[in-house]
Amino acid sequence: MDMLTLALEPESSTPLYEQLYLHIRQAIVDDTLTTGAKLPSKRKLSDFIDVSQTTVELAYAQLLAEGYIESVPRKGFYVLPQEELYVRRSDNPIKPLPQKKTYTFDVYPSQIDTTAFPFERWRRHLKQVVTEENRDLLALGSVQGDLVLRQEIATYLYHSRGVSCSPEQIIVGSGTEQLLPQLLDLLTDAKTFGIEDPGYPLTKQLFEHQNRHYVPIPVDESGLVVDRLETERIDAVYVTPAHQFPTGTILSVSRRQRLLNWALEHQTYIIEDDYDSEFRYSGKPIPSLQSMDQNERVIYLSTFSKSLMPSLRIGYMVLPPQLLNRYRERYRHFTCSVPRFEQHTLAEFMANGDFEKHLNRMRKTYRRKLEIVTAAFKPYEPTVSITGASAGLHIILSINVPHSTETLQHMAESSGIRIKAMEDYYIRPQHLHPQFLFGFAALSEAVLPIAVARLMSCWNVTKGGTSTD
Amino acid sequence: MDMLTLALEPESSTPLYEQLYLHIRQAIVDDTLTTGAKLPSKRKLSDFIDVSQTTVELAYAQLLAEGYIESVPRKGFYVLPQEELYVRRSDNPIKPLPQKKTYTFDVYPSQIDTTAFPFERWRRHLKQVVTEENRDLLALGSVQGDLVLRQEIATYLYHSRGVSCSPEQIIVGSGTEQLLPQLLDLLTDAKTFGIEDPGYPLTKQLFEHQNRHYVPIPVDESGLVVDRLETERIDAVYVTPAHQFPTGTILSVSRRQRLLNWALEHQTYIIEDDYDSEFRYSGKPIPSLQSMDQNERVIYLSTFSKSLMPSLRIGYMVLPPQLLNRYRERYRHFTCSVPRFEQHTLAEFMANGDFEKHLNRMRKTYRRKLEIVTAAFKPYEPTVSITGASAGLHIILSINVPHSTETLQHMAESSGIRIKAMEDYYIRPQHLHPQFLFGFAALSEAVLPIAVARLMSCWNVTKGGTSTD
DNA sequence: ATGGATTTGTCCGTATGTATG
DNA sequence: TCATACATACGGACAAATCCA
Repeated sequence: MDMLTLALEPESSTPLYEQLYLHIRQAIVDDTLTTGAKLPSKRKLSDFIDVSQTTVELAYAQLLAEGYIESVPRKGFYVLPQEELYVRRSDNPIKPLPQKKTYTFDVYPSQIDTTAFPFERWRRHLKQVVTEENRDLLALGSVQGDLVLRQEIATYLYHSRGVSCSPEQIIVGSGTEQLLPQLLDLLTDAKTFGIEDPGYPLTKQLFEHQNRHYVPIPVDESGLVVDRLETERIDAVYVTPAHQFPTGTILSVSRRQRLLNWALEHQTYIIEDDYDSEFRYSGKPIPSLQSMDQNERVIYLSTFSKSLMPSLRIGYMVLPPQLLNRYRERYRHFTCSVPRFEQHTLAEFMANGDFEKHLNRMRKTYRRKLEIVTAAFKPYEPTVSITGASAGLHIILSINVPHSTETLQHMAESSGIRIKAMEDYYIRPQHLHPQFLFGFAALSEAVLPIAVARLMSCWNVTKGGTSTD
Repeated sequence: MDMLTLALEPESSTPLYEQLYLHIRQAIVDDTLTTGAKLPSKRKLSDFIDVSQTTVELAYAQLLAEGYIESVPRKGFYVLPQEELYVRRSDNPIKPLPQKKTYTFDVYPSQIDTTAFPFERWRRHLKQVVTEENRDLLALGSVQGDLVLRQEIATYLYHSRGVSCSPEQIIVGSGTEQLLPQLLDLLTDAKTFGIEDPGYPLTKQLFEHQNRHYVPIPVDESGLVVDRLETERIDAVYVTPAHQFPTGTILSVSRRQRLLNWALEHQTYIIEDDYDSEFRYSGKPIPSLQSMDQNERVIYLSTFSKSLMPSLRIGYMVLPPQLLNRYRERYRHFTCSVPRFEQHTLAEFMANGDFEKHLNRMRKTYRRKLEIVTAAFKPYEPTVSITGASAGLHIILSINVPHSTETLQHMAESSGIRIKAMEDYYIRPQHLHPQFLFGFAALSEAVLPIAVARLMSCWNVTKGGTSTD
């Protein structure tokens, strides 16, 4: 080892031992110090370069830990064989993300009204939860989610959705995206799933990601066409009975009865996604399918994305006993993916009645917005007609003009309106007259009529109900 | 319709229209009102039972919405066909969960010291994040996690782990459990994965849950036996180079070089799980494998479970460009599973230097605990010998007594000590002398010597290094 | 066959008690 | 405390369907 090249800088901010370590490492990598070479003894080296023995010791220890040298006790340190590191320039460029257009009016569904969120109350509960006394919450909690939250969810479900279950049947997770794959994993016997067509696009994608076979089942004005389950030899089915997405239809009672009987007969399961049942504006809420089931065939699934905020990432599912047992066997060593601080904050929020209050307030808000929107579209009837206006956060516009859906969408886009066509939700392409989803949740009461007017004018729809071209 | 039976209670807390709805519904379900039967007109019924037209109207509207009746405009309401609901008593009992034993001393690894968590600072950042001005945070953010957090992680990784990456290469998620399956999904070409044996049990389970084929690769004192990757025809490999779990070995430099060359040659990927690299108590931190790689072959994976708290559920991975492009294609329409409030709180926590401070404090704490533990075990040498004491939150005890691992574990359990045996981490069963993991993070400095003494006495190990039986 | 009376669902304005802020 | 808004309930106006002289 050419110790003459070892010029250490005592004034440098990098410690001496590290400088020494780096020097020797470089020499080894360079092959200046070859395999089997003996390093100078601590004493010799420390004398020679005028540093303490400890400095050398630390440097050698680091080289030893990282595997550059080996130590033969009472003999010395020896350089270990090195491998040449090959480099092949393979510059894979990162493809830039598509530029996000900015729109003047965004009426996509899935958005919510964020202006009324009770930050003050949420902060208060957070503050109460994130304290020294709750330091247990730093450790891992139950796989299914913490009991306090599951209890709150159970009583909420019972009172507002007629779902009767014990807290131990509830699994808390980061939304449908995380829960549905887990659930599919439990439904091992089901080879072919039925899903609604049109339906929520993510559902389809989750089935594909899990490599599970699915068949699109049509939806009509009474909801899912249940008879198809028999003809298509479906093993298990995914439905949104209370408010079908995106059509907004309610699964009729006779369909429900047939569906439940079908599940009983085939001893299989119905996945009920109750994603936005909180918001119904006329009459009592539509009962959940789970509440009509006496045979433990329904898995109830929902989230807080619409009722609180999409970014909270808290959802839950209610498993029938048989599936629960299977879940516990299979996921025993897993962890609930929702932060415990969030879980307890939400539990407090619900226990205090804040959740109920917030739901009532939001129902009011959305009802008013819905009224504004329907009133704003009224003058354009019958060129434009509205359906699905009794629940949810969007309505369906049926447009009677001599343009294709695609053309209308482009016209809207170039007028700064982001709007989703009904066609896009179909798995099997359909030829229908143009329909669009108009999500009214995110826009303010003042903006909504302007957005409607802009949409109508860009489509050349005039009041009185005739198109000008 | 036998309207005589319609006795409504005006004083009841359930509104009149709901009572009426329930009555009629019952009659339909009972088959008292059969399919096709015409309901009395609004006026007639309201006259007869002496309620307003609106009351009847509301009741009919609800029945209509739920699909019990249909409306023929200007003609009347007619009962729709009903299906009999079959019930088959299938009482699947919920299996009770195994009672959790309570232990006086819990020295499982995976626990952390919770006494020093800076609740005050965390609360402050939370309070700053959860405000009306940040109401955008209620809506969904980027799939990969919010940019502010990814930027903080990128600079942290660069300074503390030598990992060089841009924020856009980072994917934030709810820990390894959620990220690894996503990653496996991207590594479609890899048919056979190599994983460390012994290793983290969850890794194995995640591969099994994803139905991916894996081969256990042995670990020796230099870490993963890289040569086996060739002989076992491995396509991609999962490693913990900086501090192998559970053995605590460091992947030696020559092994790293060979590993990187192997990946380059086969154009495949190395998954580097850097799960607890923050805690190293002698010398500089062990460099990350990613920092040595110049060929975009390493996926860096880590979490905040050890450094902050396990219940936070925030982890991240750094994808090489090619995989990032694939990820963006495939997960475009998905959502980051970490709540945005948490993401921004953590980002603030890091930006303020609080994270760095906390890490330094915890390193000091754990180092002191480690010293206490090694000192406490010292008198029992050589019956008990310690390895892996330069990093991490646990050490390895090698026990030289004439008892089996199983016996020793039972002895510990009946003395109120929860301890994990090394054997349990092996995929391929091994016959070795008894080894145990002693996690020292959760116990206090005062309790640690007591726990050690209790463990030694229950195993009949006496000071001076001989076993009494 | 026909026209007017009747019945029907639909739509709307309003009163009252209660919950909300 | 008080004003507001909403659920519930009431009764009537309207137009379409039906019925019958």
